[in-house]
Amino acid sequence: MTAKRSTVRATREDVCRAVGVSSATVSRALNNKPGVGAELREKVIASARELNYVPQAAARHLSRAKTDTIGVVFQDLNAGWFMNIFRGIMNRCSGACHVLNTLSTRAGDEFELPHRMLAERRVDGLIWLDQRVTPRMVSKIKDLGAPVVTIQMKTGDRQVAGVSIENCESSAEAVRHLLGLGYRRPVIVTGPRDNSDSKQKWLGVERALAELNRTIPPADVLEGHHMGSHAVRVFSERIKAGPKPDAVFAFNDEMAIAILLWLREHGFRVPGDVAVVGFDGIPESKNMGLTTVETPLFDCGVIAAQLLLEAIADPFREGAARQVLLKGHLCVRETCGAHAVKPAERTS
Amino acid sequence: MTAKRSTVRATREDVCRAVGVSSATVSRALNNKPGVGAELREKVIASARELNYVPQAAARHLSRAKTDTIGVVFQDLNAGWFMNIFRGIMNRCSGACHVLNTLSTRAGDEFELPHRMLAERRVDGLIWLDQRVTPRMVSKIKDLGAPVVTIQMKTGDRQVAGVSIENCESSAEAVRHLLGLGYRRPVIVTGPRDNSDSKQKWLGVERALAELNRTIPPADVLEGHHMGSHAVRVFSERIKAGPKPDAVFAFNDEMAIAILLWLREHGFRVPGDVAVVGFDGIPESKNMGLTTVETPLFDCGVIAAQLLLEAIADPFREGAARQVLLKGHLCVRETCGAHAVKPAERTS
DNA sequence: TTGAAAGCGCTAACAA
DNA sequence: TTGTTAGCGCTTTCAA
Repeated sequence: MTAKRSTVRATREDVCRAVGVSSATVSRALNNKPGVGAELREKVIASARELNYVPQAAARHLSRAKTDTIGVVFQDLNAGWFMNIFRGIMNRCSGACHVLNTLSTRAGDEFELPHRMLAERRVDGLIWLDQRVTPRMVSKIKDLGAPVVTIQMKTGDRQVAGVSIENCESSAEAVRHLLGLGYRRPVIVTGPRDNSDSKQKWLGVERALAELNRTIPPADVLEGHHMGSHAVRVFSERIKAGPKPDAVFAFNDEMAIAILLWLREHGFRVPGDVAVVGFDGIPESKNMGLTTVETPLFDCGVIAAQLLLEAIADPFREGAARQVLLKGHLCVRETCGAHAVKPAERTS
Repeated sequence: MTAKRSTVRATREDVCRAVGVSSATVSRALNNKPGVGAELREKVIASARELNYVPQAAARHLSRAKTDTIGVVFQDLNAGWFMNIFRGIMNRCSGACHVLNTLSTRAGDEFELPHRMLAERRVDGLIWLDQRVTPRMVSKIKDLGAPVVTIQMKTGDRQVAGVSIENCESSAEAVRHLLGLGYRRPVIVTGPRDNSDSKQKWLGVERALAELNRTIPPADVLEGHHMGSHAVRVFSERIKAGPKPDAVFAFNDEMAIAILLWLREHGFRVPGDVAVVGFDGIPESKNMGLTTVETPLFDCGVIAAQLLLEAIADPFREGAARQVLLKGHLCVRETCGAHAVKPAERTS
């Protein structure tokens, strides 16, 4: 009744023989292309199943000049940040395409790896996430002719699609919140001076200050490196040097949490003595009760994948190089003191 | 002097013409194969560079029957667990091969996706991470003839390479520590009853109890689902129902942290009233000061990739299907009370 | 509706 | 050392 079920892979030739048709017909049947009789198609599909035949990807790629694969280039495998974007990407791609993943941590790789992926035609397009990238790199990659979607990257190139988290207004919101709660002497821990995200966040700080007619002394603006350990160093120095601040706004959660832990370790109550607000909304922020600006990283990934798939499907479509900006929103938790009992009511 | 730098991709034909050699020579030169004069090789390489020529992956795959790509199949994108293994894998693969990533969250995918990856010959081998997998699936995948390395998976098949975290002794160590600190009434929050990791951890619990001639009443053994929310539910019910425990050992950090937060929220001091110990060593555990069994997930990824690359390089090598077991180690932090000041010395 | 045959771009065996 | 050529396994015209 049933033909022998081979555990080894059958070749396409086997299917042709079994059904008594040509390779072209098998191709048409298996790829759901028109030009095959309905019953014949059924027979081919059944036979392929039976014989355990699966077409080889490499041969299809070569012939179709398409890989059904997108590349994802990450600068870094930082748990909080990366994971959520990645989840978004995988979520959108699942069932739609494969995902070839690459890490461009080392200097030099930031250009080399995405370039090779595309030049070797391993992928039909790229999601590119790297802060170190220059307009010149972007332009060279663009010349490869494959669609690219950047994430959180200032390419300065309106022809390259990009999705980013909005920094300025989100940051302003955090500052408004802090000042609105009555804090008088907030310290700001920024990112690196030349980091564009950080610059935008600072613009937001200035905007909020201007609205409320306030200023911050330069000594209360500390340059961080987006890393907890460094943030603690500059912050603790500031504490020792100057008048006690009553709040901190750090430009990312990693720094905020490190400072939060340092404060508690050194006998400061948070938010009682010093309020802390972060930026990003990494998973840890929830456990720590950190008030922070939650950024829609998952959506970021979904949308990037969506834009890329659209561009691959039709490179000339309207708005193939769209720029998407996603707003963060303030997530009020414990460390800003908005929910806190008043000092007098505290159990010492 | 310099030939015109084309921004568009050149074909191999261009290189052949430019240097005045055949396609075979270009192939040999570019792939570092013997049989080309040194200066000619230089000229080919220079010309390829100049013309911006990059060989196409698909054609190489087809011709060599090799993809220089490994597949990684994950059941889920859980931040703590997954990330570290993934980092280990990427770390080892960087420069050695590409990584095709797939998520097999949906039921049915756990077999379908790895099977397709291999059957379509998209990858030369697979790192497979999925708890739902059955011996039958393993055997069918094995029949595809490509090397597979499983992570934390009980295949029951000594012919399939695997790397796992040792659960039993690591778990025993945690219990010994807790009992050694003098806790009298520990509650155990296990994983799902049919989960093999959980079973092994339980064996460790029993081992430690036996050594110390102790027992735990059945009511103090709670079945968790490895999820924080569920763990909190069963634990809080246990608190209301029975005599107050003085310690909790949860079979993963997610549950431990959820319980820890719940305890503090409900006025229990940790470790003053109830000590908490977890298992895994996810990043959050550090911030929470959670005493836990740290598992070498990063190494797990590195070793899995290493085993796979070896097996791909030489499928018949000695020990191509090696089983590697990595021991966890107890990381003592605050929540177990080992470092705690005595109750009398506490500031209320 | 079906088949024959020409590529897709590369590698490797065989000749020179 | 170098070139010629036959595949690798698929898709896709073009004919029948």
